Amino acid sequence: MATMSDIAREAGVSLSTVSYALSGKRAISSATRERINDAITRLSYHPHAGARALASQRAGTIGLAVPLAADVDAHVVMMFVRSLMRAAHETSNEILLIAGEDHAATARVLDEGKVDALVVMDVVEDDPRLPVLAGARRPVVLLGYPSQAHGIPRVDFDFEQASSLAVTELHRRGARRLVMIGSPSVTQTRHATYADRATRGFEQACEKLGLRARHVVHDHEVDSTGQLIRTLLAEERPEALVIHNESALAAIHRALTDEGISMPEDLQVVAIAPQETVRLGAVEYTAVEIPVEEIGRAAVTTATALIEGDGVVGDQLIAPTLNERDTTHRLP
Amino acid sequence: MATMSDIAREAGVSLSTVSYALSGKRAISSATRERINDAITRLSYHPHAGARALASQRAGTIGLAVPLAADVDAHVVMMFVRSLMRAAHETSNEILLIAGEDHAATARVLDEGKVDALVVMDVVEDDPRLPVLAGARRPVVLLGYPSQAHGIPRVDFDFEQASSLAVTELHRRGARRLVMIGSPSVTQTRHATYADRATRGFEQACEKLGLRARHVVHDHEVDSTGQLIRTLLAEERPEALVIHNESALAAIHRALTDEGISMPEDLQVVAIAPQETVRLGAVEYTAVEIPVEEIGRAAVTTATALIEGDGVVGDQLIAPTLNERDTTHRLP
DNA sequence: ATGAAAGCGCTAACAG
DNA sequence: CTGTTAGCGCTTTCAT
Repeated sequence: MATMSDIAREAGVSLSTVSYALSGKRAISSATRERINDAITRLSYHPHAGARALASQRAGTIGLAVPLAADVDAHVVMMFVRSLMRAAHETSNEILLIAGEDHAATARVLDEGKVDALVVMDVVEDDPRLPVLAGARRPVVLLGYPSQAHGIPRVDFDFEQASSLAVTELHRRGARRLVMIGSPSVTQTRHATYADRATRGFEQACEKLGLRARHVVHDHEVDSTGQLIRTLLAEERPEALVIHNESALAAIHRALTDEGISMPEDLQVVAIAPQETVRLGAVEYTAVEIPVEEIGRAAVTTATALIEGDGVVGDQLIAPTLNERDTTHRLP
Repeated sequence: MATMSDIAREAGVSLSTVSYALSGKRAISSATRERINDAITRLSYHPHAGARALASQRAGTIGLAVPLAADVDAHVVMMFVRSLMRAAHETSNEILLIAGEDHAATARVLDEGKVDALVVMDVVEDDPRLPVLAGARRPVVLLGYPSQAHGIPRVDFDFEQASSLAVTELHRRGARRLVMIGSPSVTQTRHATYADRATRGFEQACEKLGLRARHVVHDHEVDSTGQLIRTLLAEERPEALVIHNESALAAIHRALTDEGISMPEDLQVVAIAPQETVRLGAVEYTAVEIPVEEIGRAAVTTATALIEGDGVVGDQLIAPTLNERDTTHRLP
């Protein structure tokens, strides 16, 4: 395997010149640059990642603690992974996967400098990882918004405002009896910050508007969605639904169709979900769309800023917007 | 940050003694070992991954080229990622994610020694990556079974035998009119090796048994599953279904239920899918189960064997077995 | 615009 | 059972 000094010799220049030519950290005459590039091609040289990491104290890698638990929708996780990869790629970083559940491994990759920074997905309230990660020698970014972050920067979609917005907008469209179908019960029990915050936003908005806040949990893998919908329709007679449960969306859609419900006439519905998941067959749900791409990018940007040592980096709560589609009344 | 020589000084031993104590590559008296461990704790020492990688020429990382395309079921991908992480963990390796679509980045991490080996998911026939990867200086393992592998070791579930087995077993149970519902059309068009091989196994087994091989492609995101099932039932009057399409399984199940089909009386069904995906509500499908955990483990085992330089490693086709559940007749 | 040289923190001979 | 030492391949001061 060709090394940098092989290139230096082949190009008839010094080692450091090659290094600088590659990093672009100082001016190189186009003549030498060309000879170096030729040599690189001829010897098919590739810089050694380990050597670079040692000398520069940069791994060129960002760790991502991904949730592997079954209650987290795999599709949504993959969307985040994809967005983080894209963002990392743009700053020529790679993503090192870490099992979110493996607390020890998570701390280790940081301590050993195997990653320059760590992004933690699926943070829960009082997450046991946080106190440890707060003391790490390398930057950590939370993809989530726990109320107690131990000084670790948080990046997230504003789920509280999101469901609050859904309520307000449904109210403006005449709906008075609202029901929210939230995350699976395990997710709620773990107190995933997005679940907690979405629920809170719903309840607070309802209260402010003097509405009764009816919040149901639905495990569509276990429970019959049809049954849930029938019961709900019969007992609550809701005028609107707020759905924050990607993995149940399709099943709910199906159940509503089966019941002969037409939207928005019989029922208005707002989904809180990534854009890619809100079109079901012919209908596109009105949604407060989770901007996965933007969130991922923000997390990576925060991480790289921290890596570069750009001082203190604040929290980032991405504001929600409502996208009116087929399942709500048009406002004049 | 404490380094190894800090530990050596603190423990009053030489640098190499610390190194050997940590690697376990030579005997250390328990007295010294203890002093070293104390020092490590006291200074909270962590070996530097980059330095180790440079000196040992081992990154301690396995690359995984994951498919990010939308037609690949995210849930199944996550299952594979999880299984590879687990297997890698057992050999104290981490997983570096690479966008399967990013051909250049895939080659680069290998060339730069950022990973010790690469596992490629979602291989297609005549995969353009293979000629390049075949010439890489580090081992590559295919999670897939293209007919032309360019000398790269292949590891996969035997999808050909799997659907063939499904046919044979359905035939033994009296079914004569069979229909196979295969992967989404994009997957077929790309010629993902698992799709191609599953289809071929179905067709060959049918031919051997003198059955008409009816194979349909179904994009449940786009097409109406209900419509497909109704048409199928009306036109083909199948006695059995072979389903190889994880993302459509739930919708198909629902459609069958809606049509009032009872299994196995009206229709026998065999799914080719991971075990976790074949229970839908109260019914558990008879299935040729894709042993995700085993496949992932085999891939990592092959990769580590190659990393260790354990000579030539052969292909590995994992044999299918049928798990009789609720949707086929019991054989005497 | 280019060189020389000193590390980065570890591994693994080689030498007892 | 322990120590000495020479790198691994790069980055980055200093010099010029």
